[in-house]
Amino acid sequence: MSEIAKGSGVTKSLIHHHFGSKDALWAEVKRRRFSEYHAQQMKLLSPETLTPELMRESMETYFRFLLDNPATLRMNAWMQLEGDRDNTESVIEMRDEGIARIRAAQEAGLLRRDVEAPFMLLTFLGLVQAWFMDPTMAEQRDAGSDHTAALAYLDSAWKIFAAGVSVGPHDTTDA
Amino acid sequence: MSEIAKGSGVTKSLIHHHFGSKDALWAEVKRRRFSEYHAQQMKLLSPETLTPELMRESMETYFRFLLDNPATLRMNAWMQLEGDRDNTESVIEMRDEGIARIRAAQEAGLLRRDVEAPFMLLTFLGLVQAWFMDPTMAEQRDAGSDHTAALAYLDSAWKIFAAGVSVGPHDTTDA
DNA sequence: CGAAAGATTGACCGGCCGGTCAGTACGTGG
DNA sequence: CCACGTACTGACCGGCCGGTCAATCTTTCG
Repeated sequence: MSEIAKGSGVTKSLIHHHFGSKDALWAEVKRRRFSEYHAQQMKLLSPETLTPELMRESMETYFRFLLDNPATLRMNAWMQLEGDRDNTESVIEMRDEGIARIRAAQEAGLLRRDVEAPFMLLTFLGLVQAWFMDPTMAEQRDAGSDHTAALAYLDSAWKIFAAGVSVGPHDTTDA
Repeated sequence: MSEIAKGSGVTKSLIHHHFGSKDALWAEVKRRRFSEYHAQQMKLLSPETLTPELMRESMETYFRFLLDNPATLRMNAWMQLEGDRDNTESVIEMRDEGIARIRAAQEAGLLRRDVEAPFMLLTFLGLVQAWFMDPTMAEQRDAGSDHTAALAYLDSAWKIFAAGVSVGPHDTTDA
């Protein structure tokens, strides 16, 4: 608190006066950050037909958002560690939207049908987030704006995802 | 500290006497947990030839380890949030081992060559960890030992990964 | 202008928390 | 048995941290 106050050039008391309590301040920060995140995600999932090109674009948009908003990334990780249930509705809304889009693409024959849509969504998210979970990348991530390595990873992740979810001669029995 | 003491049935002073400080206790916890993790990972990467069956088995072993050791999972997430650099050497060792195995498989023609090995490792890890990052799964994850949904996810993730990294008619130029 | 409402401050408080310390119980070797 | 090292305890401390409060400065508006 004192630190935040000093950093903001105001007094602790003022912060308290304005927000009520530390928890309330924290909740407000979460609310704001999360609404950005939510908006960006829902924009990704605008109701166009999900073509491979759009999926690639979605992946890149999401990836770049995380690159550009490390604080949001941190906050989400933190909230999950703490078991924070605020914003749960928004999370579910985003999730359901993504699942619906994937299902539609499956029915249109654009994505393999032998993987359940919720799981496919998880793999999509996991592939993007994988970059940010690698501890060995932490330094170069935090430092500066050179995202060449990151974008090279994104390219690889997309290649694997695209090949992984395409309909094709999979030896698994289809649903 | 008081809580840990009460939980362990000893006094705060004894803990301090034994470990020196709170940080030292924490470091010890990290050391022990991490060594389990490290051992399990290195066992995964024993120097057998990396066949698809072995990769599937590796994925499942890793996945089950995370299922069975949620505390380790939490600790890793925490350490990354805090930027904790302890155990960095071990992380790098595990990473390099995995990369070497993937490279060998690429050279043996078992994995596509147009994705760099470090990135392929990240996708592998990301796909497994994706399950544990989904906030909507948190409740059922924490509760009880019913892992059927988890194993169903694993199956899906493997399908996508297997199809994604296999050599085949990819339209991308190969390296 | 002048009063009411709001912004902003500094001084202060009480509890928590990591840590210290003097002292006690206990086991073990001479 | 005794001396000594070691496990172990309870009481206490000092700083931090979230929070309160009375007082002052600023703005707004009748």
